[in-house]
Amino acid sequence: MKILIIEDDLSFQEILRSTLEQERYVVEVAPDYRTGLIKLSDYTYDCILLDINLPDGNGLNLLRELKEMKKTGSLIIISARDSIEDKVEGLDLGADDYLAKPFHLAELLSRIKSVMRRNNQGGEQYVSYGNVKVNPHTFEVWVGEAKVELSRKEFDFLLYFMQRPNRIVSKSMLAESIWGDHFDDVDNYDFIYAQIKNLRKRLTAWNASIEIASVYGMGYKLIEN
Amino acid sequence: MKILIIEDDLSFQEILRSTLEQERYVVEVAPDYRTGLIKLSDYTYDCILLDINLPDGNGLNLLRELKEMKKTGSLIIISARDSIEDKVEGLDLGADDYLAKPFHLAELLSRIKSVMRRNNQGGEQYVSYGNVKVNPHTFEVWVGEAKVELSRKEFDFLLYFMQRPNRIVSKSMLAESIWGDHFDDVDNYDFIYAQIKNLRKRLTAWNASIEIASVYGMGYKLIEN
DNA sequence: CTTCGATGATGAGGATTTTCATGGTTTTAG
DNA sequence: CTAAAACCATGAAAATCCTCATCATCGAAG
Repeated sequence: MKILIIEDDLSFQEILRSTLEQERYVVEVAPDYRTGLIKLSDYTYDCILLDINLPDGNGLNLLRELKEMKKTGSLIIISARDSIEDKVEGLDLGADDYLAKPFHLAELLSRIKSVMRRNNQGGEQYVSYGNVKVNPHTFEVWVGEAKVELSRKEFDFLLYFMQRPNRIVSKSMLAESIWGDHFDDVDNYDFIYAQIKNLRKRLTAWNASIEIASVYGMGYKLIEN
Repeated sequence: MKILIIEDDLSFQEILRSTLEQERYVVEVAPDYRTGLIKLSDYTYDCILLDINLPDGNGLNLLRELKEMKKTGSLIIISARDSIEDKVEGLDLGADDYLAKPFHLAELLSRIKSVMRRNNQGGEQYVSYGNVKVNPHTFEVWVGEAKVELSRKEFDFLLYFMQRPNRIVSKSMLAESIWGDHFDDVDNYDFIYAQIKNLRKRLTAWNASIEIASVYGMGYKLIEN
């Protein structure tokens, strides 16, 4: 699940980010209107946390633009002012929920979950890149129209890459995310090499339009070819 | 890691609990002084979150008693009043940190981590039950004086049980905790049966003084024999 | 341009994890 | 008390995962 935080208070942004990442969300941040809009046109997010008061414009405008772009995904408004007008206007413009600062982080987490649950009704959520499509809930994978099979760890790897297309993913990030706490600075990445090898074999066998490129000394990157 | 929350505001207690559980801590709660004291004499916790204002006594007294009991583990004071006197007195009495309400949950989480890290210096932390001792960080296990070997999943199971001695553990809890998100209401518990079987074989081979008892229709329970 | 150290890839083998088929227990209903 | 159903245990086979040894590739220094 991928979440975009649009929030100009950097320390608060950081608190949100670390909390959400601990919840295993994939998080990106934008400090202002402009950056937020760019990210939104480039990527698709499962949920957007939008602060109304931005340095370079009112968040409600961004909401209007989003509507025109016909982007899917949930949106929760975060606002310092608990004004009824803002709330009503925001919800009218298509926001899914409204949260006034200050709030408990647990409250935010439960709102995120409920909003995403609500929006998921009747339409499954997928992660797509190239001709590959992944359903994070059912662990199904399609290449083009054909459903394909892979093992659990292979799925974990693939999903992790699919959620970060075109970005460099370090081996320690992979290890951390796939093996979780069971991983304290190991100096041996053999099992990552092994999994990457297997996943690459799958991708070519499937005729997928994506591949895992090595970035020497840095890690790997999922690219379209 | 096991945490005890002593806090009378039940809704706040609940927020803390869910947050900490999402962080994979094992959480127990006590709504007042008396209950807290009972739990503390029965079990050992890695960290205690103590509210100063309790309905049946001042939390600082509990701190004094704890000191006499020579209990290990970290303690963080939570207080509605941000008074310097309380803070100084609390820290004098051996508290490891002091947090004034309201606070961000992310703040609490980082305090917990830093406090536990600090207290862990020079003395490893173990989970013990019967003649079995487990180090959650290094994944080492001892039975009596002898170090023993087991596989990763067996370790996961053992640790999960060791953190909840004498409590019934359901199969869905086990599945959830060991396989994480990769687990949506599966109707097949064969792999749990298999792991339990292997772990039991280990325990008897080691001459451990503990065993995994079945609780028909409920799950399993780690008991001393 | 060559060499060397560091980094990454690969096939094979062994260990672990999961599934499957079967049989034994416990509970409940009759 | 008996039978049926749900629940649990177990050995063996299959699938997956991780390690090891070896080889290939990359980048920096000379």
